Amino acid sequence: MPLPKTEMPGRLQAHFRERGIRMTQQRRAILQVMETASKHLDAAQLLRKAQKLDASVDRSTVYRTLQLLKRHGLIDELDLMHIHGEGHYYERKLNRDHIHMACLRCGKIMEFVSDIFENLKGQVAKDCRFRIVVSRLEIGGYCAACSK
Amino acid sequence: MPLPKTEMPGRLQAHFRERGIRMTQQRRAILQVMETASKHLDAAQLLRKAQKLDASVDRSTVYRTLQLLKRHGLIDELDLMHIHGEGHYYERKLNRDHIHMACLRCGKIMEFVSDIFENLKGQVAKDCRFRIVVSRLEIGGYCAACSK
DNA sequence: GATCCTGTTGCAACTGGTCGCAATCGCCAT
DNA sequence: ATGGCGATTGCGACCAGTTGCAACAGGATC
Repeated sequence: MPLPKTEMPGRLQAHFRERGIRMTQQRRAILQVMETASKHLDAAQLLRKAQKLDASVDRSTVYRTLQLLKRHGLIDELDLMHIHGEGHYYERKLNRDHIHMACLRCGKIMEFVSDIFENLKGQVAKDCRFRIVVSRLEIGGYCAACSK
Repeated sequence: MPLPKTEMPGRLQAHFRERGIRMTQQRRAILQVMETASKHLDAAQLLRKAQKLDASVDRSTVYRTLQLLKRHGLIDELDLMHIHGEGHYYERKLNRDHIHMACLRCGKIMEFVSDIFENLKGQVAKDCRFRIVVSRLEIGGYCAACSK
């Protein structure tokens, strides 16, 4: 009996195979890093980690693979309100969309899941007749500790 | 009897003066462009328009002024789901936050105001004890015309 | 296993955005 | 109106992300 697919390690690779996307050494390295990483990797970190698995991985391959993953809805892209400059961060898309909150003072990132968010998306889809593929809600402000 | 301040032309300049932020020739040019522009300017367009008013305006001054405006909550920064590359777009903050929807096929940008969005922010603020300064909800998908 | 075709890669050149520094300019006090 | 000081600017060098192109490698077919 197979494990549930949604959280199986190697899920990204499997996804590629199912959809007939060519698997290469470089992609294998990059996907492996994405799958085992804790959250919120930026592109430079991803490159460094992937190069440890396959030294030939190039910067542009990382970016191209990230775009591929984005297009297939397998990862989300965040900028965390640009607290740390212009860079972007990536995380595997999980079952449920979540909101990211970034504290403008201490830089802490928090996540939050809300039914109201789901309702809101439903309203947008219905009222605007818009078929939603990806959504991103980021909030900047002050966390409980910092707003004293 | 003065006009209501919130939508008076020159409002950004006035805001600077009130807060004691130094006003320079370059900033005057940039603010004037922001105030008279239609929405969703990117940094390069802003630079070109500002240079028509003051040829000495430099790229980095534009970026620094944008950061200043962001910090003071006078403009919002968007990336419109990166439909057109990495660039960012800026618009004056209006009275009411609005959602941006970007069609992944035709590139059209739509805006939407929702009470549910306000409720959602209220929930985040209350449940997470988070003091919200700025928020951004961007949705990518297919508009009514393109999803046929 | 060899061949072929197409998708993918590395590279180098480019655009978009940031930063440190010396020179300059607003603005306040006089 | 002048002087002085700190904030702001332009510049050049840098980091982040993209693109065009020639070489290369999956993987389907024989």
